[in-house]
Amino acid sequence: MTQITATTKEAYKLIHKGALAFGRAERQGFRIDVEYCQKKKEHLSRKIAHLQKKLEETKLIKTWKESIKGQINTDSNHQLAHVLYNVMKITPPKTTKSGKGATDEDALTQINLPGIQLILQIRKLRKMRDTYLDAFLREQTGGYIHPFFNLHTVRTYRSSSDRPNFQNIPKRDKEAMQICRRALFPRPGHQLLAVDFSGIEVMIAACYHKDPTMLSYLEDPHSDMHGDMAHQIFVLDEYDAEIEKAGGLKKIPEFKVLRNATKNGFVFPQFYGDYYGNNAVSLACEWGKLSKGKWKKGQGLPMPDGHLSDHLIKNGIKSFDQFTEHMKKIEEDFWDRRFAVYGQWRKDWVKEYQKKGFFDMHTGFRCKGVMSRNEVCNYPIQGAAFHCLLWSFIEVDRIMQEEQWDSRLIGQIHDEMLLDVHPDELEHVTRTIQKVTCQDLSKAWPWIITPLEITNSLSPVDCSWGNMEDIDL
DNA sequence: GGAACTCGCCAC
DNA sequence: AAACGTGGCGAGTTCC
Repeated sequence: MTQITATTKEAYKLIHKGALAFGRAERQGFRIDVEYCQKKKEHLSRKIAHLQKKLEETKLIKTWKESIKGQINTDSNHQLAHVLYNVMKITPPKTTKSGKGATDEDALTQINLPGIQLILQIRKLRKMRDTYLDAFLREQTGGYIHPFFNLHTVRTYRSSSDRPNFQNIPKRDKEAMQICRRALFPRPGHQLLAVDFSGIEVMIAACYHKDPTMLSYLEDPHSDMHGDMAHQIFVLDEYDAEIEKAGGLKKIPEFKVLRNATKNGFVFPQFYGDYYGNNAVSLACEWGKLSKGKWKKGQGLPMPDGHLSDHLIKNGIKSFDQFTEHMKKIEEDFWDRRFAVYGQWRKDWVKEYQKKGFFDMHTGFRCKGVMSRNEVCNYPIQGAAFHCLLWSFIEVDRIMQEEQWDSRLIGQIHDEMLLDVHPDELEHVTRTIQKVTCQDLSKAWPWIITPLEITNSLSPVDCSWGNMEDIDL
């Protein structure tokens, strides 16, 4: 097991002060609409029962009943895998870690039998009801939940949260987000304010490797790393005039999708230690909507003048295998040329760890024990990035008490802090946090050589966490 | 009857 | 040579 220790007095203090600041947020709690949770739970239960009834009428369930002794359970993935892969003899689209046929969303979508969609819909609704609304009701007392924030559980010296977990409430799926976050409110007459660091892990990584190309990307607000990578991966040279005219890749909807795919299917996975093989599947199949075989014309995502397959074929990439080869070259170029200093840092950092048996974070924590290459490269970044939030949280908490704010810190999600603010204090609170996060922190920790930026989002007075809107200050 | 496991899925 | 980092948690299942 990896052991982590504070090697500096400052690191030791950070944890102690952090525990106290989190304790105050825990005691404060997050106001919850109990009646809404109960009503929504019943509503979801009715919906689930309805879908269950429809599921009962499918051929899949008929086969299921014939092949299972005793009571069938449509919530059992074990039984589902048996029916699909043993009885119906379908080839599993993918396997689980332990080598059995997978029944996750990705696998089931590829099978796409009548009834499969119903199972997936039921899963989503059950997740909302059982993992979130149920937990809120179970944990609430006096109309408030008091999520815990732990500083002693995570290998990288991040935090975790439980009872209930405040750090995994739905956000990306808009329907699930609304249903779950609609349960949580500021105190009467107050607003919710969320402040998060923009790209903090990339910023902190650069404080270790100091790659000049990366530093200029981070310092120049007009540069666009993901856009440049999308341009290279999808060979967009022929559109240069068009992109120039639009004022950037992001301004053309078709290319914005490719940029997003690049960011989430190549750049970030590469930073975490992924390789071109997985990237190729993610980019071509999941994002690009292309097949794993030879490509035909008119397939995949739309382009300004046709489809993705047309464009790639024209540029000599005619199949998934050729795209994989292409991605191999992109990866080499990424680490050996574009970010050569970053690439060398990773090699040196691992070598140094192998020699010493430990490494130190910028924030004064030492990690020792047996770790993989990816762990050795990721931990110091993930840990120190969270410590930026922790330091800021402690400082905001201190000022909040000293100035006797009515506003309160109520939680934190790794790179974001959440406050329940009085409207009259909003401007002062946001200014204070801006100063703490973007100025004071960098002064306190001179190893931070990248600009730190935050974004704010706000709910209207008396509106729920499902109503956050970005604000400029 | 509870501990420990697998699987799936939510967040950063 | 290998191949995505960190968590919590619910349900089902298996082990003791």
